[in-house]
Amino acid sequence: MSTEARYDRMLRDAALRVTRPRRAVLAAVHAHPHADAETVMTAVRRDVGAVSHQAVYDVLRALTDAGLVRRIQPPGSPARYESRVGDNHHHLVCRSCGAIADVDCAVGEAPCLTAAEHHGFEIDEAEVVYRGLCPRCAAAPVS
Amino acid sequence: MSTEARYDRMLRDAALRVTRPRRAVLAAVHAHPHADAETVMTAVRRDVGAVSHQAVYDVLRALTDAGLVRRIQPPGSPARYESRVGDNHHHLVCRSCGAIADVDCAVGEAPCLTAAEHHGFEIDEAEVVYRGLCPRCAAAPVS
DNA sequence: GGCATTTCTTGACTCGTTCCAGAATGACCG
DNA sequence: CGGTCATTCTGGAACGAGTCAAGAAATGCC
Repeated sequence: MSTEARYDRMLRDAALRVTRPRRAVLAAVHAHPHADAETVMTAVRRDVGAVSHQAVYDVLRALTDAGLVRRIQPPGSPARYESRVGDNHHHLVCRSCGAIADVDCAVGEAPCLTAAEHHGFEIDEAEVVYRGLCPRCAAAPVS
Repeated sequence: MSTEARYDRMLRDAALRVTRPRRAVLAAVHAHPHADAETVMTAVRRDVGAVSHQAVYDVLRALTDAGLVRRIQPPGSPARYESRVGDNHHHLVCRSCGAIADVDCAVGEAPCLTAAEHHGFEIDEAEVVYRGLCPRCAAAPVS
């Protein structure tokens, strides 16, 4: 099955209509892990030509709602999208360049940590963001 | 020592000039844990009258840089500020109303968790955000 | 092929935050 | 205490990221 057919299948299985922008956004998110909306937009336009920014936002939301895409919001960054869903993995974020890497969740499902004090909250997720310097920024002298 | 004198001391100890806006912002952040910039602005203006929004942003940044205030950026929320600094505590965030509560860090200093795979990153902090429903939203029927 | 619903287009708008030139002020020094 | 200098504040503009909304275009079903 071609990747295009695969994305079409994913869309249909999620009860979503199959449209060119949707195919293109799904492909872009798969091709560019942790891309922001602007990056997705650029990739989509390179792939299928003119697509409105509104359509890209709409499609990203529809795919996120359908569980085909995960939306993360690392501090200091615009929202980012990734195709790796359902395993509650965490992220490493570089303080300097913003690079993001995945970190497997030791538990594999949310919530994976227990708050010392839950203040009466019904906790259903624990998201961990590890911050530091990526190999490249750690090797470069601070300037 | 009055609270005002206490804030003046904190500012001087951090090598920051003592100005009315600065005193007021520091007081506002102490009085309103996890307040966003807008809330801080409102409190400051109620306290000392007209203060430009630029000044509030500038002061919040100066206080954060000086370590007197901590800036957090919970997903789906504007930046928030708190006076509780230095203990690497985490947060509980309500999915529904956005309420935030502190959670002590079991380790007390960063990084408090070890990533299963660090991808060559030099990790210096692990931030945990627990998400769920606060007692109030958990008790109210979804509508 | 027609129809109904959904999706996309186009442009405007909002929110939260930053930029910038110039005025005002705090702190230091004599 | 007054002068000076560097810093901070003011007022308005601007930006980035995302949302809103009316109408045109497209998908999928029958």
